Amino acid sequence: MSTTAASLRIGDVARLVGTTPRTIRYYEEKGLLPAGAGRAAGQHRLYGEGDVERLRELLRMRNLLGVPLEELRELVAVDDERAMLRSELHRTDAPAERERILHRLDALAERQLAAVDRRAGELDALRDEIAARRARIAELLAEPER
Amino acid sequence: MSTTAASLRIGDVARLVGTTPRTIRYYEEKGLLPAGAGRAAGQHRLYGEGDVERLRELLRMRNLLGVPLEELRELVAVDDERAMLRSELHRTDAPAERERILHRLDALAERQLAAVDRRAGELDALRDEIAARRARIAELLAEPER
DNA sequence: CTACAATCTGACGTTGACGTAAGGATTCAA
DNA sequence: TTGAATCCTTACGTCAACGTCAGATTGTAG
Repeated sequence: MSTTAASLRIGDVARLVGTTPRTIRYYEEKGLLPAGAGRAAGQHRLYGEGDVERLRELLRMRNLLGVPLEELRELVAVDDERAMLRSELHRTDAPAERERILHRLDALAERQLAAVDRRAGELDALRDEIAARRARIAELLAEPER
Repeated sequence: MSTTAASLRIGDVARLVGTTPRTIRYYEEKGLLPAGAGRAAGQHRLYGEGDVERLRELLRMRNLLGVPLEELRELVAVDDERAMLRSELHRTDAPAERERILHRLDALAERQLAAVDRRAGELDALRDEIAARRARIAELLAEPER
């Protein structure tokens, strides 16, 4: 049922996303990555393209938002619910049901957007302040007189 | 020579900026805040409005950029040089000197801008992605057919 | 002057996010 | 089947960024 075969090992994945095996195991331990359900203790972990994407998103958000992993987990929990709802959406044709799901999806996206948007706005403000300073300096350089 | 009298104590400052005395001492220890030059060991620290502003900027950048304090120190070192150059700028009328200083100021601002700008751009991209998802959901909600 | 809150300087404790090392098991190519 | 490379689990180590505690000291309202 997976889109891509799970044929990558932890070291490969680590190289692909630019991190270390230890970090991947740690994220699994903390519930940020699925625990690879059908895998007996001692066996090697196997990953697919989807897992790689997931991990990329995690690292990206960690870098951009700088939030603790705990908080990060909640954000991706939103993603998980999104995936669930989307597959649910594909299995139904009932219009009322579809609308209900879509509204829920929208609410989730809105929540995530709010978290990111606020940060982005603040950063933009900071950037603008610095840019304004540069502009003033450029002005002073342009007119050598008082 | 200070714009405002240094009459605030560490607890007051902490409340003003929303942090703790311990953090303020820690930042001083790490060279992010001046060590209050004329103060014998054991005496209470005293702060002015300028110090409060400085600390606010520090916390703001820490939150927005999520960089380690070490890196943060370099960023504010830029601010310090900026302050120095500005006062230098006020003390001279020699056009060549003024131009030299202004160019240096511009270089500093550019460096700071680069650091912030990249982050801001990435965050904007993330925000746009989420916003696009919302837009698609809205579309689906609008047209009940298909 | 006194009482009391706030601050001081060490120094040790804590938490998150991994790094590192040990001893053994798994994979896979040859 | 036999290595060599990689991986497994367990457990201790580390580093930044503070928290917390103790005992002494300082600032200030009454």
